[in-house]
Amino acid sequence: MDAIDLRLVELLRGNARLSYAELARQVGLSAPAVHERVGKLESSGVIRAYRAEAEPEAIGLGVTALIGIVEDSGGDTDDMLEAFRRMPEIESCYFMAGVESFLLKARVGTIAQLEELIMRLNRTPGVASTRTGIALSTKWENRPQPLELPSA
Amino acid sequence: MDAIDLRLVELLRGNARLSYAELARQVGLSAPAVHERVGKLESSGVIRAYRAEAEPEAIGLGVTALIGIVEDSGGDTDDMLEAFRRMPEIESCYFMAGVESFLLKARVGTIAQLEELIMRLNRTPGVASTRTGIALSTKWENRPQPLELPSA
DNA sequence: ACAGTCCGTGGACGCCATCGACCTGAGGCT
DNA sequence: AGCCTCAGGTCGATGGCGTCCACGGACTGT
Repeated sequence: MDAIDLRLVELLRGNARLSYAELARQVGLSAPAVHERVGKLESSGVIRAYRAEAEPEAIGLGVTALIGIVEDSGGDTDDMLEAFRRMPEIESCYFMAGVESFLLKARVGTIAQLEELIMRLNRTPGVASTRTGIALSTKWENRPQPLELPSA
Repeated sequence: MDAIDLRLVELLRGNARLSYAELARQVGLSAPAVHERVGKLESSGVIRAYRAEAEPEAIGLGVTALIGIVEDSGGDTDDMLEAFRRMPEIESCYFMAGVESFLLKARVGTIAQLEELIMRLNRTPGVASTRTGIALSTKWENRPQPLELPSA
């Protein structure tokens, strides 16, 4: 993981569809060299996935909610995680410090679907209570930030 | 935006580096037809970007925080947004219903950098108070969910 | 000095992206 | 009905790209 690797990650975070030839031009190496570096970044887990980002409203996911979960004193955290994982609406799941053990970001099509999701969450073993905040609008999301070497 | 477009978006949300040839095989069209459809999805804004997703720890962004912002009664929301936009650590910004007008997701390298960011936020005009939650771990993030036509 | 290893380059070859020409079906107009 | 037009597809050609391979230079440890 040197400066060139970091630059490659930065470029691909900005545009995952850049060709190896273009990446090679940007970092001053040959295409095969870049190909090998990116392959290693993928198999070592530094690069986890390449995803297209879609306008949520356009694909029927116009309702965004952030849901804090308070855990039962006797709850099994792993079981809860497994239950959350089986709910496809939950796009992100953070394990938090504080009273609320989890913070979930969910996207659904309608408020009715959100209501149904919250009821399912409240019924999930280990969940003591939920607190839901609705996002009126998403100003931006997953904006990539400039990267620098930890040493710098 | 028909069923084939939706399928293309779904495929690209799963893997943004799929070739047009591969997409064409998956949806049963020719590569040029897929090329044109994807181009239209991009220029109409349905597909906003293609991003590589990297392991945050590996790129020096090991600290994740979710920050709620309470707005001053006299605050200018647009000015605040502009100020947040200039802080690269803020990866996502939601305008929320509730007491806290904004919810921000920030990623930094160290707790010291987080402290510095929170101080900058508290100094920002329009910000009455902040409430920061630290993510101890990110279980998953931006998991794409299966899509279906709104009518269905 | 030597061999081994790592990491790069250059060349070759087949697949892919992309352009242009043509085809087909649906809808509206005369 | 017959025709025009347009949207959206297929097909074929071509140039660039991805990817494999053999080779070479710099560092390291012995």
